[in-house]
Amino acid sequence: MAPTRPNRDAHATREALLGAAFDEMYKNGFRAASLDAILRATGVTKGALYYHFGSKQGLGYAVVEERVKPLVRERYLGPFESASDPIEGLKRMGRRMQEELEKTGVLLLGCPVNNLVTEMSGVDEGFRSRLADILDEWRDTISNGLREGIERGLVHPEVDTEAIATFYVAAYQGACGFAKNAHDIAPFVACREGLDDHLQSLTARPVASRSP
Amino acid sequence: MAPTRPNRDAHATREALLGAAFDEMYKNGFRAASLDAILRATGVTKGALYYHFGSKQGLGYAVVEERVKPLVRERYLGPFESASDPIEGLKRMGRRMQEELEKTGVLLLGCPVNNLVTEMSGVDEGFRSRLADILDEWRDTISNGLREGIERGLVHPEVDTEAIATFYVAAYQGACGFAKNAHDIAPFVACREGLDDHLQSLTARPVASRSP
DNA sequence: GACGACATACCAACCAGTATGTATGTTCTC
DNA sequence: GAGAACATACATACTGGTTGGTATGTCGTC
Repeated sequence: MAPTRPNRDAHATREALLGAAFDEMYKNGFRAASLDAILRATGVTKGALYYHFGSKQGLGYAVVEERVKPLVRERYLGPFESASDPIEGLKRMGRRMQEELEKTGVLLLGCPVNNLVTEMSGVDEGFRSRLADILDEWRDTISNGLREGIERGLVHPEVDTEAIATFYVAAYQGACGFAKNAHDIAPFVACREGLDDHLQSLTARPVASRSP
Repeated sequence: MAPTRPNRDAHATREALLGAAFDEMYKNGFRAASLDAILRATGVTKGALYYHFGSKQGLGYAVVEERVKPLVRERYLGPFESASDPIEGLKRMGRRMQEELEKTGVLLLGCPVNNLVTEMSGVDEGFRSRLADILDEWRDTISNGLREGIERGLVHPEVDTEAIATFYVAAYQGACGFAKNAHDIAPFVACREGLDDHLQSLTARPVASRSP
């Protein structure tokens, strides 16, 4: 009940609020997220919250920028980029996502990005643009990786890298949603395997060549 | 302001409430849906609403069962089943979905099923099971169509029909979400074309045969 | 006169937001 | 180096509005 944190560390207060707000928004979405719940979780008072973020919307935007975006970068874009070959990188990305979903509780909550996109991007332009940033970066990272793969002779030169990248991001988002609803990771695994299978058609050595 | 409907047609009252509730839930999600807004839209009073549905949750469940489920059946499952060949049926399903997204306003709102799945299936078992019904039926319809296609020599016999069906449903849901966020149908089209391309690998005449 | 189908009025809980107060830290002045 | 002046970082108490839900009353039909 009594706050154990030092009450005068502005940075720590801000970070604590961001953390609790992320949790609350992840569980309940933004609109159903309760500021009082966030304050209860942190032991911070309303005055401090409004001092740091100005409004609930401001807090939401900050969560997207400072928590969700780095999360995607570190968890998915990093591993993809550090792979030796983009096709291996995409497979690794899928496995990484599966690992995440296998953690207890995560399956029920789904993908934070997908959740916020679904809830907010139709009704709040600030959320939409910030989430679009994340999805665009995700897509561009894959697309650039594939283009580099073409240059290095690892990926078939006729591959439309941007279309494939869009396709992969969308498919994984959808797969998360499906698994979330099923309360079962099996649908995700089925999708991931389908995608991994599909990846073979992107390799430089064409299994079947289309007419030129 | 004054209700123009006849006030004594129970069935009509119920249907009007379901319609307005669907619209409100489609726009704002279930939790942010306001009963007062639904009442305002219909000219019905709170007493009538609670007489017919008992609770907001009851109204929500009824919307899923009596509006969302039939919508999916009529809009997507019907056309798929009436196609001469499951691969053609899947292509038609994708085009049908694209037509829908091209209607003004729909792109911003996204897919009603995906919206509710994302919002509710983690926090309300009643919603989850009802939405799972819809997604399962969707998947099974495609899976059965593919299996029949195998029997009729239209689809490659080694195709894992259920996995492919899951993959397709998930990918389309994800594509909707992506396009919704982008405020642009292009990502959906990219995904749809990727999926149509992928469909060629399911045909009975194998372009490349795997090792037996 | 009984029952189905509402209508009206009201309630407690919760919501985001704000006005105001206060303790702490820094900076400037002499 | 002491003390005033000021800004930072909160804390507390409150507000107006909205929420889902309910208790009770009433009208029309069989």
